Amino acid sequence: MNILIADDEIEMLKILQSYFQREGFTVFIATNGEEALAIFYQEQIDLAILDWMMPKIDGIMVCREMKKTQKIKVLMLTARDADEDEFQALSDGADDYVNKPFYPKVLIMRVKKLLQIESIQHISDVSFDIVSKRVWRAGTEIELTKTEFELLRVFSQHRRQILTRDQLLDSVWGLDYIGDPRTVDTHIRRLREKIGEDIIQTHRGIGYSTSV
Amino acid sequence: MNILIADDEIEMLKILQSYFQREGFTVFIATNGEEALAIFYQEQIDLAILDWMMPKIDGIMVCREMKKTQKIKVLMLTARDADEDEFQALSDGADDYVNKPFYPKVLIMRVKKLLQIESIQHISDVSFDIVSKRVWRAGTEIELTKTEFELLRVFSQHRRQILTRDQLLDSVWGLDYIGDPRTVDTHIRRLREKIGEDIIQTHRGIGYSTSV
DNA sequence: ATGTTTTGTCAAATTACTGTAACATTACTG
DNA sequence: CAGTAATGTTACAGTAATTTGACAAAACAT
Repeated sequence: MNILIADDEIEMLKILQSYFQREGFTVFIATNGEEALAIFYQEQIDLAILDWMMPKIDGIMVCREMKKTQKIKVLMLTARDADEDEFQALSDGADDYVNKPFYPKVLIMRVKKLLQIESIQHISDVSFDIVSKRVWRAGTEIELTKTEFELLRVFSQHRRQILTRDQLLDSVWGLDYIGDPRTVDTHIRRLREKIGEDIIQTHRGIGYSTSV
Repeated sequence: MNILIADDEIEMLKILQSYFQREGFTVFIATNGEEALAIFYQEQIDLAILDWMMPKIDGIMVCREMKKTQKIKVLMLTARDADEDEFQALSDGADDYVNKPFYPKVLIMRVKKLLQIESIQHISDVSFDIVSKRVWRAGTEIELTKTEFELLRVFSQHRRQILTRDQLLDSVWGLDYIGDPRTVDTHIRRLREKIGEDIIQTHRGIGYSTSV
């Protein structure tokens, strides 16, 4: 999981970075809003921790910009006495906020909580955990192969969107993969067999989609 | 989805083209405003990315012209320091703008966002999503075949305009298609059966149109 | 190395879609 | 109001796309 921390106090940054790294996160840091956005655009960030007060572009603006372009979790750091701002921060799309000063442990817990929401996904009666890569159907665990899991993941990430065979090849097999697009059919079939026939819909001449 | 990119820097065009093609868009490119308009009139463009500064006809003019005649999304590319122009660009009908220089990824995300907003169209009690290719009638989803969907799309794009069978053959079946124009009738029939009889009107001796 | 699982490809079987033609119906014309 | 022209409707055969099953190669684990 990639997280981005933006704060103008270098000391704070360093401390948080080492804390989060110890927890297995990949950490990017920025000392102002502009830098934060630059990193955000270049990397695949799952969650951003943004300080409210930052030089150049402040936390709200950065948050707004991030939310505008991509699915990302944002956790705001606010000054202790900023009560009405809290509401604003949330209403502007921040997913959670933590008052300064805070215990790093608390922050880590909050972050984990936010990311956990994302880690288990549900499609109809099928659930799967992106982190542990386990899959359940109607409560009982089932086994998917690597490709089947990836397929399911991609479908889940684009619910109800029709994905062409080529799109699926690109995102599951990789952009550089060269092979028969019909291979996708076979894997869809195998996946359907395991998770149920109704979850993945065929759209003749176009591709496949989830039905929910 | 067809998008048109207009910019006077060929290098930039090529790069953007390949980026967008990889995302599944059909990309048309133009190196000046005149060319952009020519393509716009010939093709069915869903979104145009226009550079602010272009030879012959500039981005604003092109945007104004496009918005005048057809439903299309416009995204402007502006120079970094052009602040007051930003407002102008928006007030003149551009749907979004991105400052140069930018990350291709940002542009792609913005484009996708723009198209998503407009991607759902409504004709009477029928709604359809151009991106996900799903169709609803009075709220419940219905299934259209590829040709039926294309027909609906063309009608929706030319509301209340009478389209001859030949025009429909051209835009749905392709310019090079050779076949009985009465084939259109059959498909209209099938489409009417699914979306309701009243949406497509017959104009004896001329063709068909939407009633709304 | 050996057995097992996974994977990609192919081809037959199946299914859905399409275009045409033939007939029915409707609207227009004089 | 009959005749004509255009459109509506239906059925069907041909076609196109997908599903399915089988197989061999590759990857993996033991």
